[in-house]
Amino acid sequence: MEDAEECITGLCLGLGMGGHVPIKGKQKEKRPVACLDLAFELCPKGEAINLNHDKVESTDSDNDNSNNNNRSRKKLRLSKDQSSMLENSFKLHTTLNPVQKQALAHQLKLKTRQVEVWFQNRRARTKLKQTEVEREWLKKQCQNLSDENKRLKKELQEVRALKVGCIQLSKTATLTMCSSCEKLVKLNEEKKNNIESEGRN
DNA sequence: ATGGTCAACGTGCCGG
DNA sequence: CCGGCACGTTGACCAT
Repeated sequence: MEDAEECITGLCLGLGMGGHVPIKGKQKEKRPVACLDLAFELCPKGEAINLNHDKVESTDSDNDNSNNNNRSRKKLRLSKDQSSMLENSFKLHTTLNPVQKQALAHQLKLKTRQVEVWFQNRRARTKLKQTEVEREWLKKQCQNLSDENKRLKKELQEVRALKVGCIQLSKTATLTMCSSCEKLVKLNEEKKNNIESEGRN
């Protein structure tokens, strides 16, 4: 348990959902968890300002005041620098060991829990994006196969039609391949006989 | 008003 | 048993 969390433990009671995590191995028994957002205030534009930079630890009286003034929790917005550093570190490792986590948290003036949560959420976002990409790829593959299937069916139909035509033609004439245009040509009996005799000579 | 984003949380599962 | 993670959810904030 980190110091900052320890000192504000119990202050989230009555702040809506969250604020409790199960004690390991004891599902029924709950312990209050530090409400991390208590270190944030609203800027004039309504944007949450991270006060952790100069106030990591907070006192009970501080939090009492926060509790009274702000019933609802404030949403932490990570600064651009914090986000980009987290992103960079995620590019290197999608999971962090406790030492790395702590070091990064210290570097970013965040709590290890916040870094941990950020990485969990980041992994979830990556996975979501990946499945979306895979879905699109499969959709495309499916469309390609469908198109190919259509094309092959059409080709098959043409071949069958051609075959029927050939059978009908062969009753009266012989088909052969024209050497110049590479198309099937119809030979009458007389010509056929001529070619055959030339072949023998 | 409403939908999207995202930090934070609850819970269950798994490996050590 | 415990820590860490995935997954689903909540709620604050923001853009439209």
